[in-house]
Parts: sequence; C-alpha cells; structure tokens
Amino acid sequence: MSVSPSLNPHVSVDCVIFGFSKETLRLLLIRRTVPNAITELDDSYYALPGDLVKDDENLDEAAARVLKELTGLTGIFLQQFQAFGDPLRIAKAKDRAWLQGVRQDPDARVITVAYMALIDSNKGQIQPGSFSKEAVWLPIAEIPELAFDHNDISEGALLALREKIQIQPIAFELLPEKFTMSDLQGLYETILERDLDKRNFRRKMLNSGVITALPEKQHGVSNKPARYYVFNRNLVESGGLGFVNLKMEGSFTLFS
Amino acid sequence: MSVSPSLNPHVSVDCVIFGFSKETLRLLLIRRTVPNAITELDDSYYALPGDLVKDDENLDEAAARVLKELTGLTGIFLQQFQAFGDPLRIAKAKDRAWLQGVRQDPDARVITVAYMALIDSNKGQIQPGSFSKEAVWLPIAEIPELAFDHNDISEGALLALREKIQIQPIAFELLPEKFTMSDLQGLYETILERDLDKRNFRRKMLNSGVITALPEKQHGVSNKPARYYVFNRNLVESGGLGFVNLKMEGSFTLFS
DNA sequence: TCACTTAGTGTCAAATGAACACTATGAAAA
DNA sequence: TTTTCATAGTGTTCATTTGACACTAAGTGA
Repeated sequence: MSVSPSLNPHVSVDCVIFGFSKETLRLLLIRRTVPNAITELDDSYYALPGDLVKDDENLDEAAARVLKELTGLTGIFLQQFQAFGDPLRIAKAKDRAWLQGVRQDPDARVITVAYMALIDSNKGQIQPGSFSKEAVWLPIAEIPELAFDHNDISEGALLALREKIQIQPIAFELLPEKFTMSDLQGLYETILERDLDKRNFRRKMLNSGVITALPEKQHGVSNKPARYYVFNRNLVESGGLGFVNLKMEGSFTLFS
Repeated sequence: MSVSPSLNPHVSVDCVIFGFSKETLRLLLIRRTVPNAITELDDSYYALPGDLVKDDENLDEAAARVLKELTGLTGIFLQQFQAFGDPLRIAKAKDRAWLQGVRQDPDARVITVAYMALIDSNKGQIQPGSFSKEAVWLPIAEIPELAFDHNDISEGALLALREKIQIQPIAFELLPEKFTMSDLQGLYETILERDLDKRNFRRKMLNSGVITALPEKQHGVSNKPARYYVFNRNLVESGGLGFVNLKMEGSFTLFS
C-alpha cells in the first residue's frame, strides 16, 4: 500500500466488526503478510481492519470508509468507543516490519480511534480487499495474537458491546431481518456469557415493544417451527417508544 | 507557548473539568488572548484546557498532565469519553489566529481526545498557569462560545456525566470529603436536571452502601443541622460492594 | 406411531419503584 | 422568652417488575 499524500500519518481508525453465526460471535479480521519474514510461521498474522484518516474526512467517515472498502456495505451500525494512544502500541517487531513496507513514515507514532461495527454476517459480502488483504471471520474465542494493540482493542469492544446491548436495542444489527426468539436469546446469551430464562426473556423483549411478531414461521425444521420476528427499526429510531428497558439482572441503578 | 520538539503536532487532549459549588455545576475554562485582535471585544475568549500529546506519554498521562499543570492536583477522577476529529474543527478565524501564535505548524489538522475530570472545586487551588493562562470556573448555564469545537465537547461531557453518575458512584468526586445528604441530592438534581424525591433518594443512597454517616453534624446553620456523610471510597474501589444500583427512573433494562 | 427436538406458555412470591406529609431542630427575629 | 423560619429527617402503601420454576405443542425422521 502506498500512502496517498492526503493521509494523516498520525491518526488512524480501526474497526472491530462483529458478526454472529452458528451461535458464535465472530470478528472480521484481515490477514497481513509481513515482507521479509524470517520464518514461514512468521510471515503472516491477523489485524483489525483500519486505515489512516484522510485529511478531508472526519473520524466517523474514515471508519465508514474502512468498513465499506472491506465489506462493500454502507449504512451499518458503527460507533466510536475508545481512542488508543500508547506510545509503544506500534513497537512490536512484526508490526514494525509491516509498517516499513506500507507507511511513508513507519516510525511515526499513531493514535487510533476504535469503532465497533455490528453486521449481519450473512449479508456482508466480503470483497477481496483493494490491497489483497484476506478477510476472515474468526470466533471470538479463537482470536490469536493480533497486530499492534488490537487484542486490547477487541477486548474493549466486547466489553463495550456487552454494556450497550443492555441499554440500547442494537443487538438486532447482528441478526438477519427476520429472526426467531431463540436466535435473539442465543445472541444475548453469547454476548453476555450467561444463560437467560426463556420465559422471562420473551416477556421482557415483547413488553419492550422493540420487536413485532410476523405471521410467518420456520419451514422444514425437524421440530416445532418457531415464529419469526422483526425489529421495529422505524419505531425505535423515531423515539416512538420512549425508554426501553433492556437491562439484565444485577446492574447498577440509583434513583427515582 | 513555544512548542517543544517532543510534542505530537497532530493529537491533543482536552479536559472538561467539572466542579460543583453554590448549587451550580461549573467548568474550569482558560481564557486565551488572541494576538493582533482586531477589536478589543475580540481579543480574548475561553477554551477547554488541553495540550498536544507528548511523544513519550500515553493519552491518559497527557490528560493528567494538563490537569496537573492547571490545578496542581493529581489522583483526580479522569476518564476518556470521546475523540473529536472533524477536519474543520480548527477552522474558525479566532482559533487560527491563536494557533499562529502558539503552534509550530498552525495549519496541521489536530484530532483531540476528550477527557472528563471531576474535582472538588474547594480543593482545587488553581495555579496561575505556566503560560499565564487565566483559569475561571464558569457555570454550565453561562458558557459562552468557546474555542474550536469545545462547546460540542463540553456538551458531550455533560451527557456522558449524566449517564455515568447513574451507573457508577462517581458524583462524590465533586463533593468535599464530608457532605450532607442534601448536598448530594442537590448535585444529582443539578446534573440530571430533574427533581428527586427526598425520602426515596436517602433510602436508595443508604441502601447502596456507598456512603457512611458520621456522628458529626453541621454547626452554626440557622435551621436543623444536617448530618455529615463520607463516601466509602475504599469499599467501592475494592469491589467490596458487588453491584450498586444508582439508576434513576425510566432507563433502559432488558433481562433476567 | 413413536421418539426426538425445540417452541411456547402462566403463576406466584419477592424485590423494587413511586407517590406522598408531617415532625424535629436549630438560629434569628420579635 | 416566645415565635418564626428554614431545612433535616422519617414510614407506609400500592403498583410494577423481577426471578424462579415445569409442562404441553408441533413438527420431522426413524
């Protein structure tokens, strides 16, 4: 990758892109090849998708661009959650080797602003990236050592996601248009790493008003077919619901 | 201010420093003087305290340094809440005039990472800043137009604070060591811009276990003297309380 | 038709939330 | 010395929400 003159060499954005399939939460990572690697084992590794910020775009735009270049998708849920700026975040040998091949000023300190993206992983047609980056979905539990401080960033994103889904109805961004109550509960359970009671979950979710039952049911499953639901995106975004209570047991709360 | 060579010219930190006195939430702002101002009315304006990040410090350290240089205080509650990176955030004429006098590369685009600080404003001995910045506490309601995008940043900080005090016991950072229940309630009411029920407030606060009553009472007040309380800092920080519920009416919550 | 798998349903007890008004204590004024 | 004034401090009741808990329903495939 040659650096265009319009890139700010000191600020980047990185996207932690979450997907959910086969009952597993996954991250979309890119595989990087290190030039002049000493051993074959060492010649590639994974990283969060990211890029330097261009001079004419703001941070949100930069993150949306990174996401679009990798997945072809726009209009995706994308939210800044933290900036990372440790002076040594770029100091690992492998990272330096990669930067040397790719950046005009490989020694420049880079602060990165991290974003969390939620996508329906069935929908995302991953495009062979402009720089022949190979993109893969890896289960959260199987994330290896990543470039830079990307493990820290990923963990931060997961914590942020865990809090957010209890405050805002955003989990739906990870599911297809139509989903079953079990799909939804399984997603919450996966993110929260905790079992939830089926009856209480249904009650709370339905009372909240954020989803609507469809007449349609599953077909061809070898058990009682489940009903489909849709997320009331318009209602939620118009604020038509007032507050919605999505919190799980035992959280903080103070007054009345 | 002359720029030291160890400053990163592209990334700054800004601190939104909250204080609470006379039933009013205040921000600690610095007054800047613009060189070569056209009119006298135009020759100064307020800004959030901030600085470029040094090459050998991380973002948290940079924010702590800014806070210490201005107030002399260390060990203060300080939390990153958002990065701001609009390409035009530096484009106002007044801002440019100030930058010309102060930065080596006044045209460089600067991304800023914003921090929120909470201090007991009785405690903060404001030091005449190293660059003869004049620091003042201004009530939230009387904040004028500030430098750069500092109004946006301040508003973001207030929103973040409003959410945080309902989730974490941090409001105490704004009060002196000993405070009355009315002090505490007044602080919550001010930040939340909402009246709270006195009896419910006391009950919830005491049940939460985050404060302890002292035997001591007010002296010399011309009404029934109020009891003093202290924040159980050690207990809270050691996690000895498990979860504490500080939430007000009507928030989100989803499961069990 | 039986076995298997997942969907879907209701109740009760406990905890929490919200609304609400009067007495207590001190200083200062009369 | 009595009264006035201001703020502190205190309990109960009802409605809502939470959390625990177990069986029947509907479809496929053997």
